[in-house]
Amino acid sequence: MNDPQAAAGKATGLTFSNLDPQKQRRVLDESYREFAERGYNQASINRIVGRLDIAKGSLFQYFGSKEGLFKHLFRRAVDEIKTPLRAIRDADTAEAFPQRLKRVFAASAAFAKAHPFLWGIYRRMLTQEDFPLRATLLSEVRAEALTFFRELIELGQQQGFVRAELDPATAAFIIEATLDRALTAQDSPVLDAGLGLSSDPHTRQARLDALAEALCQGFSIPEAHKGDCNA
Amino acid sequence: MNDPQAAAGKATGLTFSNLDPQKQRRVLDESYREFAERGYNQASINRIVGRLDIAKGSLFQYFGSKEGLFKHLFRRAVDEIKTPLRAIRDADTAEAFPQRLKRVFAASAAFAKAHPFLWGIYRRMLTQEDFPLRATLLSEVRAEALTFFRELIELGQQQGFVRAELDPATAAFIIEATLDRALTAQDSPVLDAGLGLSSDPHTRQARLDALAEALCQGFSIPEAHKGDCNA
DNA sequence: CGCAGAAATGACCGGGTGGTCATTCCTATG
DNA sequence: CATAGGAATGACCACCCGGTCATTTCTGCG
Repeated sequence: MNDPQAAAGKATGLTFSNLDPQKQRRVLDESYREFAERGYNQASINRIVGRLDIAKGSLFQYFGSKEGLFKHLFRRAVDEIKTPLRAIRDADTAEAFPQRLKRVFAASAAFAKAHPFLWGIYRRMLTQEDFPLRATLLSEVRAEALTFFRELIELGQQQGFVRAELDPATAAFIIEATLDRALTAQDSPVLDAGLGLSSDPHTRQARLDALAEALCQGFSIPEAHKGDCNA
Repeated sequence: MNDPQAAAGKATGLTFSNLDPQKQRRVLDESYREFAERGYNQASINRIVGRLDIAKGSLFQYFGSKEGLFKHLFRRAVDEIKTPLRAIRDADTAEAFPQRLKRVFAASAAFAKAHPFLWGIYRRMLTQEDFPLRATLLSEVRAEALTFFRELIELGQQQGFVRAELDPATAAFIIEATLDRALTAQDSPVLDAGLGLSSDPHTRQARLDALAEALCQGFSIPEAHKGDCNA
């Protein structure tokens, strides 16, 4: 009769997937938006069902709880996103360090612009401790990002572009911090502080390039590759 | 009779300042802590008065509203903090660029550790749009920080330590981003990602130095000052 | 048509929130 | 001691929250 195990978990497990796919999308999109705009705690189930014009009970029948909804949403998003992100990462592996760095910067910025809700949730997760799955997900994502940048630096060192005495982990940290800040600034004028990252796409692109260039020149072996960074 | 203007504003204006200074401190400290730990929206007046063991009505008599309390708190904190921060900034102006950069990194980290509540609120403000005064305060603070780093770079260029073709604004952005990330990581293991910034003070200090060094070497004129950065 | 099972509904619940205010308490002064 | 005025109180308010569930509506099949 009573099954305490089932309290937080599957609920029905089927209802939602039986729905008209178009309705599924609408529900997912609207919930997404709410979490991205308000964060986990400030997000309101009432507001979501209000905008969707469905009964509150339905949402709970689909996902069991607020946390269930969020987890479903996020797991799905992460899966959907993994492929394109890996594509960015693994593109042009053979390319020289400076070009690759710039490309990664540009692609990341484009990605953040293209998936504002996912990016919004990620950004909120970074500084708002109360998200479900925060620890798990964040350490996964960040570890992957830092590993990627570290490998990029190491490859640059093998190619002879990057100074050999530079600690890859330290450099990766700096790159990641700069990129993250730049992406954050591009949709938040307050953080931009006059650099121009949040203005029109043209200037934004230029500023982003300048950042990648400055980093690249900073890490480069000066005598060997003068001027290679602004190719 | 009715004065809509007075709704959000001064309330009594005097009650709180008439209080026993010791009680004033207790009230301020506890409120501080609540906002720092939970952010503005999640902070609870009920919890504050509960911990202080005073009546809820009293808090509202002192500050008029939750927003009033927060504003009072923050204005006061900013004032209290300005002096020591300027001191860090203006110390050893004559010192060479690498040493100055390291010193600023170390001092900032120490400051964040020494004022965890203020630092917590600032960090939350960066990514949680719903704080009162957010726009005003944030742009003020960030502008000041970026200006400081820009001037530091420019001075470094005059001293001949920093490459002349480096754009000061871009470099300042990178420095600020790195420093901010490092300070954030030092009390949040999830963000550290194996670098060691959130472990014991010794390693933390070493990692922080490594970051400053890497930045410094990146910006330096290579031939002229080899090795100057790890003085 | 009848009917079964899935899906949808929204009134309702307990609890927490920021905020109010009539009342009581405290203390300093005449 | 009486009293005036500031300080303290906590019951109370309207509102919103996440969550429940008995009931109704829909839909497809025999």
